[in-house]
Amino acid sequence: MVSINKSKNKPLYEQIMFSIKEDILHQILLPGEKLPSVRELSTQLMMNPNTISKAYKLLEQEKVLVTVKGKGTYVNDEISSKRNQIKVDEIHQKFNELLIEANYWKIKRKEIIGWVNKSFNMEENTDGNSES
Amino acid sequence: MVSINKSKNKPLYEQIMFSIKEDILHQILLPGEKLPSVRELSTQLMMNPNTISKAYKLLEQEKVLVTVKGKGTYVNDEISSKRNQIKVDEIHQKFNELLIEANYWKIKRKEIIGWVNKSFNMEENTDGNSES
Amino acid sequence: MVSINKSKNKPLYEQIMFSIKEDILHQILLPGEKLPSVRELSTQLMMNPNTISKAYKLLEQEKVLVTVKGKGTYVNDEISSKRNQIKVDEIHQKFNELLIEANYWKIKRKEIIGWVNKSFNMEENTDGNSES
Amino acid sequence: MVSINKSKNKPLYEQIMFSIKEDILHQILLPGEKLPSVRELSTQLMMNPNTISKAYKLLEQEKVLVTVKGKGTYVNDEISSKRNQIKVDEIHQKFNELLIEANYWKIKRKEIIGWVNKSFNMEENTDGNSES
DNA sequence: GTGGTCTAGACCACA
DNA sequence: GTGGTCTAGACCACT
Repeated sequence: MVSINKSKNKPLYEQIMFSIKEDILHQILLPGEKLPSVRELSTQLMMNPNTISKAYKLLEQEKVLVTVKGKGTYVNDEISSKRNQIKVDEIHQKFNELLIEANYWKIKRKEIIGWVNKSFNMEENTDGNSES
Repeated sequence: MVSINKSKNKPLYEQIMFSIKEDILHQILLPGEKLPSVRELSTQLMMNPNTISKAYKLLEQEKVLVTVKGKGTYVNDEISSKRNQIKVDEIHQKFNELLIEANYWKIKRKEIIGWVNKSFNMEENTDGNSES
Repeated sequence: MVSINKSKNKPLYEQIMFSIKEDILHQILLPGEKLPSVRELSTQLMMNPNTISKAYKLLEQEKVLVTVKGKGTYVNDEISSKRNQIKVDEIHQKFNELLIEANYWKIKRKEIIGWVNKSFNMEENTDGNSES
Repeated sequence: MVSINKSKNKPLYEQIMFSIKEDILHQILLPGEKLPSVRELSTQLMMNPNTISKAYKLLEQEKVLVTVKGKGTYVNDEISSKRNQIKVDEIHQKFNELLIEANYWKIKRKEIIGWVNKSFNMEENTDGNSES
């Protein structure tokens, strides 16, 4: 788990954060499960431990992970389903900017909705019907 | 036209690029129209000319603008409606990442589709029905 | 004659110079023939007269054109076939740089030789056999 | 490596770009190898860091280099052998213009083909015969 | 007056 | 220590 695509323009610590969230979403990482230690992951990914550490710390701030001193870092099993309005607003804003870009480059509404549906069908199968 | 919200975490030249694309989309800037000169815009936005220049040059690479040395910078009137697959792929990828984030934070599919529709109705409100 | 492709990265006066040479080569302009006046060409091409003037002046320096005061500018009919070693060296150097670029981008030798032959068959039909 | 002939009419950053490509072609720089840091090269070449930075960034856009923020700039080891049609077309066009110039100045086809062969033998002298 | 190039030097994010 | 961003200001080629 946690595979990183070097040489992207996104900072490594963000890629790690993203990858962990993805794993939680796909239930590769389960609530309460222990994550590899900073040292372990840093050697595995051939990265500076500080980079891993930063990712863990930020995920703690986002309440995605919890660290128990002297024991390790775990997936938070309490608040994972709580809606974080600050995050939602942040994402909303990014969405809007991306939508303007998409508009500029003549990407059709249907195409975008297709992406959205595809993503949601892959991630959560609560309601399988993909037509809006 | 071209107003910038300084003191955001995004680089200024990107904000300028975004703002120009927005203006073109909203037909505040028309194809073939001349943009303010680098110096002019730099004083207007209280920025260094180099920053404006960078934005213009990057937009030229994206085929959004055309610049004629010694004359000025213009909105490209040739390829503005051509689909740029590289850009589309780039946006698609960003979308997918954002969708996973959204999924993680329990944002509903309907909510996102609402954002998409709102954006598209705002931009191309010639026909109100959502068929593109 | 003399058609200019605006919005290229090459300066306009160079494009004019190039275009005139092309016309001479293709015998659209014949030795001794009179060129349009600076004013005439400037209105025809929608350009600043200074730009045309600069092109003419530089072509005079290269002995491609001759200007007779009060009469006009003409294609030089004397030295057009003389080899100008400075120019040849200049071109040779540009060729070498372009060849390294070509090499870098994995363009095959055969492809380049094809370009050369095509160009020479189009321009001069002294020896028609295009195989080396 | 990377030596620059200052005081040519070509911009410094282009000379740097050219020099790096040459070094890659001659295998002085190998795929995946780290380039000198912006500051290092800037002192070595007695130039401003920004100029080096510009060259590196443009080469990144051409997929020649890959830069990892906070780590350094590397020779791209992925796509270096892939044909970039845009670049090829660009070079083709420059070739054609140069060929017309050459034609005008009465440079013989054989002479040009000689240049081409010489360049290709110098670069890929694994097999001396001119079959690519 | 237009954009392009270059220098000098500051500050920041990232590793 | 790495590259990225931004400012300030100079000089140049082009129109």
